[in-house]
Amino acid sequence: MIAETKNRIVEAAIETFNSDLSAPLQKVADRADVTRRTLHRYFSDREELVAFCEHEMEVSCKKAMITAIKSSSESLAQLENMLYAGVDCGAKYSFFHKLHQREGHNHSKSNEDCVDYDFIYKSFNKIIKDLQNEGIIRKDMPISWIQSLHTGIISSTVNVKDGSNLNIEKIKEFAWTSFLNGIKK
Amino acid sequence: MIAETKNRIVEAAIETFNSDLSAPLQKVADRADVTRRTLHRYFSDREELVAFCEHEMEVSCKKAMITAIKSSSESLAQLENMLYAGVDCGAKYSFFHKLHQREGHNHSKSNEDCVDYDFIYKSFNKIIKDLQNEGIIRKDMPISWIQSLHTGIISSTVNVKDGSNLNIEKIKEFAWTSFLNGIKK
DNA sequence: AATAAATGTCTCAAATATGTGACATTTTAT
DNA sequence: ATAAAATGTCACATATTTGAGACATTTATT
Repeated sequence: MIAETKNRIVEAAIETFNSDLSAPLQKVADRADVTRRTLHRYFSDREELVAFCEHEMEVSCKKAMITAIKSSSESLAQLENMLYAGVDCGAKYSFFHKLHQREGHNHSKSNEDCVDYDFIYKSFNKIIKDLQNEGIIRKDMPISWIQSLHTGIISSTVNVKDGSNLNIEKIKEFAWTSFLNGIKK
Repeated sequence: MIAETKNRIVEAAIETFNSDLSAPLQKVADRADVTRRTLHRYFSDREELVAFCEHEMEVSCKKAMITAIKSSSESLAQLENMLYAGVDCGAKYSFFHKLHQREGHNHSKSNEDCVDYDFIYKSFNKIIKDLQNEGIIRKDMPISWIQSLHTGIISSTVNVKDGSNLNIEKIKEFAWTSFLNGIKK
């Protein structure tokens, strides 16, 4: 199927570029189990592929995060679901973050993708502040640390998921337990 | 100074390759503030540079970790110092891990570097098991998760260190607090 | 100041990566 | 079973990266 193949290429590209941005397209093609020629039928050049990946990540992560936020009116449940959403997005989520924090990135209000990023970022901050005010989360930890811990635990979880035979749902529980205990009062 | 330049190239290479293994050598040279020609005077080709980086990471991380382990006879203090050691090693530590876990890597007892990696890995496992038996750390979390959380928190800490104005010693304390509370009973 | 050591500049050949045309083979849909 | 769509194979031109020689310039040492 055409959409299926395109999707596989994009997934392979995100996983590959996440740890190796300059990787030759042959590596992406191999990972997607297609020929380099086929890859070029979907994306005329590297730039187009990267751009599509970025957009795909934005859309996908934004959707998952917003679903997580709207899943409940309880801050704690929202936070938990945001963690799971990050894990489910896998490599997309770390690459998504990298792109918005890398040196060359010009973060601006006018860039539509940055608006989404800001929305998620601000929602996260609000949730943390609320939980701090409710006396659930420690007030001595800066939000920047909690934010960083959140993404760090997400990538840990994704790594374990890919490299061990543990049950994914169990790992997610451990991740949430470790994260919450790591920041709660 | 010659040793100084070589060192700068290696540090630049580690930082660059950590997030972009296939990055052109020009990027490494730029980051090290030397010409590509100079880089090639120290390392005849890419392979040699990567090999030297690997060795440098092994030596450096191994040294820091062993110092941490020998810093105390208390398991808890050892664990704490291993976390700080990882943070101090920075990009070296994450790259060090990546190299030993990547697909192509043929991990063998005969490879001297792998022996060191195994030593650290086994020491870490022993510390965790001891703390579990002492009733300090939860027994329901698999060591693979704890191991992964450890490296995840180290990279979170390195990220915050590079991207915020928070005091590094304070961040390290938060990291240790979050890590310990995340796994303790 | 003279010398040696280190680095930079410019150049170039070889290797690798990129993008595409032409056509064969396989897969999918009718 | 056939036509259409998708993918693979091979070939090729172009672009980029790589590694090194020759010599100029800068930096350190005495």
